[in-house]
Amino acid sequence: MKSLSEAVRRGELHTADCPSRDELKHASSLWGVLCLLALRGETLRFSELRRRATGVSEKMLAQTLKRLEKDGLVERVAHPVVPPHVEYSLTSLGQGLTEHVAALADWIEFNLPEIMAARRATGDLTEPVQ
Amino acid sequence: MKSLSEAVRRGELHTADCPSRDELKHASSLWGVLCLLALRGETLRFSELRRRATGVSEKMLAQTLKRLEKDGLVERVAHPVVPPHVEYSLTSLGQGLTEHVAALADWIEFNLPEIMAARRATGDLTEPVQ
DNA sequence: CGGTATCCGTACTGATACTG
DNA sequence: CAGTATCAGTACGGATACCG
Repeated sequence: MKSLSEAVRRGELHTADCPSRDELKHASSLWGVLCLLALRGETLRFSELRRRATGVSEKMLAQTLKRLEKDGLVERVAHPVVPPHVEYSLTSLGQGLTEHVAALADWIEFNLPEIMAARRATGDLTEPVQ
Repeated sequence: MKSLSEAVRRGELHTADCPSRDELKHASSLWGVLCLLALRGETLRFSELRRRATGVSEKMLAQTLKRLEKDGLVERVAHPVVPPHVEYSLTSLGQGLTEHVAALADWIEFNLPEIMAARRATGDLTEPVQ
């Protein structure tokens, strides 16, 4: 099987038979990434998750969790008690993905000084951030 | 310094002193990822890149490349010839990032069957993929 | 507590036209 | 060829309010 990067090279990422791209888009959404990282190694409730992925709105969090659950990356367990209690955790599939996401996130964190330096050197002369 | 995943766990990702998140957002934009993957191991011209990251509009591609260049991940070399000739390639910094992105992309590709199976089992009763 | 429904602004997209 | 500029349509994200 060819790799995704191979597929990119051949321009095969738009066809309907390549759902990798959808999944790539899902996995690379900011909130998706933040949820995965937050759930790494622990089980969290909705509100805890909301605190972890600071800045997420309830709507986006709910939507993101739904998609992650739908993709089999996150498991949702609702306890039918009077104050609702719902717990989210990574499935084994989600754990596998999260390892890669965490590696990427940590790379960014580690190399941030260099990135910031580059940004200062090349960029904002021409244009403000955007 | 602590890792990004650690930071997520402590809910420290919204403060101004944590630009990792911006960078994470950049790096995880679909077009950004596709550009990085396309440039992996080779130098491409604008139009080639456009063909690779199929579906991107000229506007978005230009915008994405600018950001990647500004962050020091992609190098832009313009040859001042009559039919303009511009080449894009990864910087060493960009190569480092792209390795991780590619690892993640390939993981997705490899595990896609399982993801699709999960999606069918849990999800699309409520909503079409979109 | 754990969401859903609604509104609204921004960002993205696609098409087209223009420049060097 | 490699963009930039502009416009109109759409989708996405955020804030608020409300429900079980």
